[in-house]
Amino acid sequence: MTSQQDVLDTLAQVARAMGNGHRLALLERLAQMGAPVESLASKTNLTVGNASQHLQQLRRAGLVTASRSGKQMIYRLSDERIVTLMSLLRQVAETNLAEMERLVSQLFADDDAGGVMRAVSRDELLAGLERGEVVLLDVRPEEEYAAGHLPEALNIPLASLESMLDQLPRDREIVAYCRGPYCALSHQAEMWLRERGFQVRRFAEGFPEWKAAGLPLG
Amino acid sequence: MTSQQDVLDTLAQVARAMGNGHRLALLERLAQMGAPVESLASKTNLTVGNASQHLQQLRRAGLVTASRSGKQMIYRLSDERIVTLMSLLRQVAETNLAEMERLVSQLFADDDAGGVMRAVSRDELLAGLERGEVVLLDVRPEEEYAAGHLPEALNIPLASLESMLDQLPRDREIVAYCRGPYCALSHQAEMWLRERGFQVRRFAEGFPEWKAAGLPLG
DNA sequence: GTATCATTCTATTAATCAATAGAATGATTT
DNA sequence: AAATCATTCTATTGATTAATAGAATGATAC
Repeated sequence: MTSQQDVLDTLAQVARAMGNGHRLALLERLAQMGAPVESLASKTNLTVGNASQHLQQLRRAGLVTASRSGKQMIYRLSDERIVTLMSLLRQVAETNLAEMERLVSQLFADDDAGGVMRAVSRDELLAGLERGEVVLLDVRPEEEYAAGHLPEALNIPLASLESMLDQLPRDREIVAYCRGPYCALSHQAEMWLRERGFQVRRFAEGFPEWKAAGLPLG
Repeated sequence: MTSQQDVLDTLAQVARAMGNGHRLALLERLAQMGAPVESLASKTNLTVGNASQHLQQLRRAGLVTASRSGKQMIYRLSDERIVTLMSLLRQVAETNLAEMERLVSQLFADDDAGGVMRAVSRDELLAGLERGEVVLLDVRPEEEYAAGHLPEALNIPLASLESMLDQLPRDREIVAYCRGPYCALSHQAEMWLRERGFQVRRFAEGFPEWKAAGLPLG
């Protein structure tokens, strides 16, 4: 006989799979693009064995799928909605946990006191793009850009910014984005470019959230 | 120095708070209405001490708030979005976990082979209400109905159905709802009423989801 | 077939979590 | 101020989880 509690216990398994910082980091990486274990492990500072174990927990919870390609095992998010789930978790945490607010403000604290700009919301960005007032700058590694990016976005990984400055307009606002709300890349890009006189702000979210919202890519 | 990983670890705490079936049951109860510990404990088959501990974990995670009223401590969901978070968790689990699908179909299996009807989706319900084709039936206890309900819904708790049959129309479709997708009340009401010749289906969600979606109450 | 590489499996250990019983606290009633 | 009631705290137990190291597997390359 199945009770409502059995169902809740199963739901709890899924929540528990998300209840570990390393696994959330893996999910965030996977939200950029599918990847093999070793790549995920190095990007999240886990040993390969440990990453493999965590990935299998995510798999048992139905959050990721694995498929073999040669001798590599490629893991992928099993559902776009998992990105939305993480966004909502973030919103709830930011609203209701003082600790969270503290950490986030610290994460984007301007050590060198450059002018901190409020991040651009999705709606603002959509409006700016609509009116052609905004140039999008994707500061993630080429590989991730290649796997999907916002429409018309220019890809200049952070390390290449210096050599590519002439690609960027000085008469339009630049909106930099990266992997998501807690990814530091776009924040660094914003500060670096601002010091050099560009009008630049960062997008409050990232590529995965844009994609999960069903907004146009390319 | 704060790293992205610190933020993810904090997010993981919130997910972990949801990673226990009893705590999800508490959250589901709280989604109906705020309540004191003893009431929550009895409704979820927990000892008072144990329920109190679980509630405090939820509180540390920012998911519930507590306020004293006389000698009782009233717990409440700290955020409407928590209901949405649980809905999304449910959707992800139902889509990606075979085990989940099995449990849910079993939960609503018709032991007595009455015609099983597909549950009414939110959009269908909205359309039916719009056209005045549907009568809403809230089969939750009076207390929960009093704390909030769908617009124009009739409240007949399951136990009172028999004595209140004459209140229900035979010429219009009745849509029964209760606490949420896994709550058995509306399903039982559907079967019982169908056997007596009423046109009746159950709403696929429940009061908390309706409210969290910002739809009109009353 | 042997070597190599990526990944998974298997113990093991330490850390964290869940449930219980009983004592302690805080607010109310007598 | 004593008694009562709802809740929380504390200590204890057993169960689950996380990380590690090393062996085992499965697919390719030589």
